[in-house]
Amino acid sequence: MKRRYQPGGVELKWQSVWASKDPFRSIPEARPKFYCLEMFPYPSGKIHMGHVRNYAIGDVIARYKRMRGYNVLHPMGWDAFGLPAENAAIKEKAHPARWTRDNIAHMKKQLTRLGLSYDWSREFATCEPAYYGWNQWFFLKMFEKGLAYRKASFVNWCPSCLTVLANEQVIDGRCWRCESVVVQKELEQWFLRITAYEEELLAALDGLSGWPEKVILMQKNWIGRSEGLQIAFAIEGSADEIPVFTTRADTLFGAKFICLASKHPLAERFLESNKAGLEKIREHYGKMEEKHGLFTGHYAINPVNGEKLPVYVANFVLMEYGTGAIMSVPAHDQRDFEFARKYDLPVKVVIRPTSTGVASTGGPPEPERAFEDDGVLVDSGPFSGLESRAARQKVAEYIESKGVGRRVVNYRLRDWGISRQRYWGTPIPIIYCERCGTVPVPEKDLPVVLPEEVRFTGTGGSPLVSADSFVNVSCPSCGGKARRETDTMDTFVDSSWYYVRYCSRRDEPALDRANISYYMPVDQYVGGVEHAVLHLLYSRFFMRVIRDLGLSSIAEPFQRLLTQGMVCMETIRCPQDGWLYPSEVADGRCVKCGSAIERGRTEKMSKSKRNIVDPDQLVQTYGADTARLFSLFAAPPERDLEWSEKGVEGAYRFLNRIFTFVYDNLETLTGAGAQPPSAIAGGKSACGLVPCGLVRGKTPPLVRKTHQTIMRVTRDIEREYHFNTAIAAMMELVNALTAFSPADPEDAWQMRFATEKMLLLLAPFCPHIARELWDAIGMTSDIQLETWPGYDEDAAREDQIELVVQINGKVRARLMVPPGLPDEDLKAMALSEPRIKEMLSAGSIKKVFTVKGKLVNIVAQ
RNA sequence: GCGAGAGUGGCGGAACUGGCAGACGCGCUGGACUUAGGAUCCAGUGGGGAAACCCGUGGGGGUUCAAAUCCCCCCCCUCGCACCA
Repeated sequence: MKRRYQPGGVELKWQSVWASKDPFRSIPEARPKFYCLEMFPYPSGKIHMGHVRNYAIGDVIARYKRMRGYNVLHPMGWDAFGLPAENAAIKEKAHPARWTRDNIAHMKKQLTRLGLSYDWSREFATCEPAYYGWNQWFFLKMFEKGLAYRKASFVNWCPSCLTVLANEQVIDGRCWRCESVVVQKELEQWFLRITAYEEELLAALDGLSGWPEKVILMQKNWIGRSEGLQIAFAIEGSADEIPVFTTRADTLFGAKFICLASKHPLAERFLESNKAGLEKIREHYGKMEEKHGLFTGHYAINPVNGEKLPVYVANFVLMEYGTGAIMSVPAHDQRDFEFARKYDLPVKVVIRPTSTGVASTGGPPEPERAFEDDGVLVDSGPFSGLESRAARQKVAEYIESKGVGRRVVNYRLRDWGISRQRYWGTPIPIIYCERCGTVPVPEKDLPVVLPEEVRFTGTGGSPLVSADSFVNVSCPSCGGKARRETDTMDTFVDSSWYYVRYCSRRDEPALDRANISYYMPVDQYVGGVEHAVLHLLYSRFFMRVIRDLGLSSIAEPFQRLLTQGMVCMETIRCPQDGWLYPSEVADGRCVKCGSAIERGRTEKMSKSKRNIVDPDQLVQTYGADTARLFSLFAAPPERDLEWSEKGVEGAYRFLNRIFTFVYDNLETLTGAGAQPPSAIAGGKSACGLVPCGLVRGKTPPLVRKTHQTIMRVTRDIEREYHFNTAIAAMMELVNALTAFSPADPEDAWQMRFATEKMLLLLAPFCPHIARELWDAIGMTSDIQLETWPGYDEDAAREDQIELVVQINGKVRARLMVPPGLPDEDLKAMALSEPRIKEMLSAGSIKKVFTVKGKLVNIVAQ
């Protein structure tokens, strides 16, 4: 009876074996380690195709490295704190803890069903006190070192949800949840002093050779270092000064006015009599629109020429950057130019383009926009004639010598505000005492456990505020009446050090120095590019804090980073019913109303566009091996992947062909002839089971193809994890294998040889079917504990190569020649080829090029 | 606006340091087996042409014996940042 490939049965069988034997557990040992990590998921309820892709990529790497002999650490867990759990509590009346626990249970089942090789002994959820207690511990340590502090600051506040929103939760100035207009509100907030490491975080980026250039660049821009000059402008008739920051000291003679941020302390003072006017400017603060300004009635003095400059308050000047005040040079800064135009302020040209000869003639033309490039200084007193770059130096020296300023370095990076007015997060371990003030919770009292018995109203902000037994405490230092901090931490704190927690098993103490030094850094991190800045920058910051606490000697947590592309799919719309799920289409028509459907563009899979594939259904229909295979085959990992049902069927067909091939040829594969001929057996070789030596003076073609395939697959994986081409190579081998029929019963061993190698190569990609067929051909070992096959370059070499003969760069003939012939011979063979001779008979040969013994180009005429 | 990446058959994608463009898969065409085929197997498949050949990697120019690949200009798409002084 013919056996059919039924992935469900095969996969469940081996998954239960893996579940009982736990073969993916890692413990520190003498072997070199390899720490492979994928970004842990938020337990939202179900996994999506993005997870499937992410975890399939990571799993192939983990399994491959295991076969290469590494002690692989491949853990998984749950990024379990966050707002959706709280929303569910309000909407569905399920407690966030229960909602999260249920989701984790379900998603863990889904991951297991994909056959992912995790070490579950290290699993944790960040919402467990045993985990988040360490968030609190880190906070206390940072508090001690002055790296955690409290200050008032402006935050995004949703007046309807009554909570702070992270910047990324504000979309076009509105709340992502309820679409209310977000307002700026001043609140006392806890901050982590990431800026203490800004210089190091920036400098170390250049050493991250295993990271995508794109991510490094995004972090550089985010840190935003810029060198410049801080200049103090005196105020006429006042002892006050206005320090400004500029990167364009060369334009100082062109300064025509000064602008203060609307929140600048001097703005407040200068406009005491016109609070309404100031308030108007503040309403437009930081908004990308028309510029608004208000004259303060005061003048500043330009230190280089004594010129009187009116002082304005302007909406476009940010308090958070530099000094909160700028010198405005309308001729050479587009923003200042627009402002000057609107308020009829003078524009003075002090920089002329170097390249144009126009500069010398006539008076200054009235410019239409600011000239922002470097050039040559004009009308700049002693600095006239200097080139911008040199002028910046000279002006800086002059300003410093006069004692009215100094060179400074400015950063865009701000300290990390971690306070959230939410329930489902890590309580900040701080107590406010009426007598002692701000008191940290003593380490021995950690963790400060989040109380479960709270009321979710959906309107009153954090339920912690009204949890009396949580809030009312006695002061740890004086024992008096005190209140607990009710804000919780940003959930990015949780994910900033989870990779360190994995270094110790669940039942071991966290932050074990020996475990950390054995496993860290993460050798390969895999995740979405959406975390390019926040999560990855916070983690780099935390790792440095961990280092400075003496827990580790390394600073960079992630040696190599792979940012996988998005999973995309075609969108389908019905003119009547809007976006349609793929299942709502039959014969190009909407199943609801029968209208012809419209095919839209291919976009990232999303529920709202309904262009999604359910992983459960996919696995149900085709099996996990097919789901993994297609995810890896359709595109290289860093690129976007276009999902296609037809493509999935192709992957399924491939596995079917392998399956039927093995069972159809079981007798040949396991019979007496499957043993390698004794004449060639016995020696040692790169490919292990069978020596790669010659058979009757030749390498049999199938054996050669096998060696070539091992070589290609190995190189494709090693070189940037190009799984798509690795899989293509395996498909070629399978094609050769199914086309092979042993002419002689003695040749059966070749089939056996190729089959074994093929299964070993397939094992990291499709572990279930590989294991099943390994078993079927009589192997008793566990394929995933086998060694990755080696190859022999000599055995992989073709014994005939195709020599391409070109005339003037165009292919005119191909001939088969033995490899390794000297160029002279190749040239002679090419020239004596009848076809070539004939074509050359009319003209004369100018030159002949030979390339790597495989191509001859004859330049003629 | 600034920065980064991409543009290759009907489609997803290959092509290591410049050296045969289109591997592999999907789709399509023809055939075989079949009561049947949306299963499986075999063959073909960039475009034009009967053929010799010609044309082809977003468009235009250039370097070179030779360009998808290197240089210049332009177009388009995707992503990131966006009044950062």
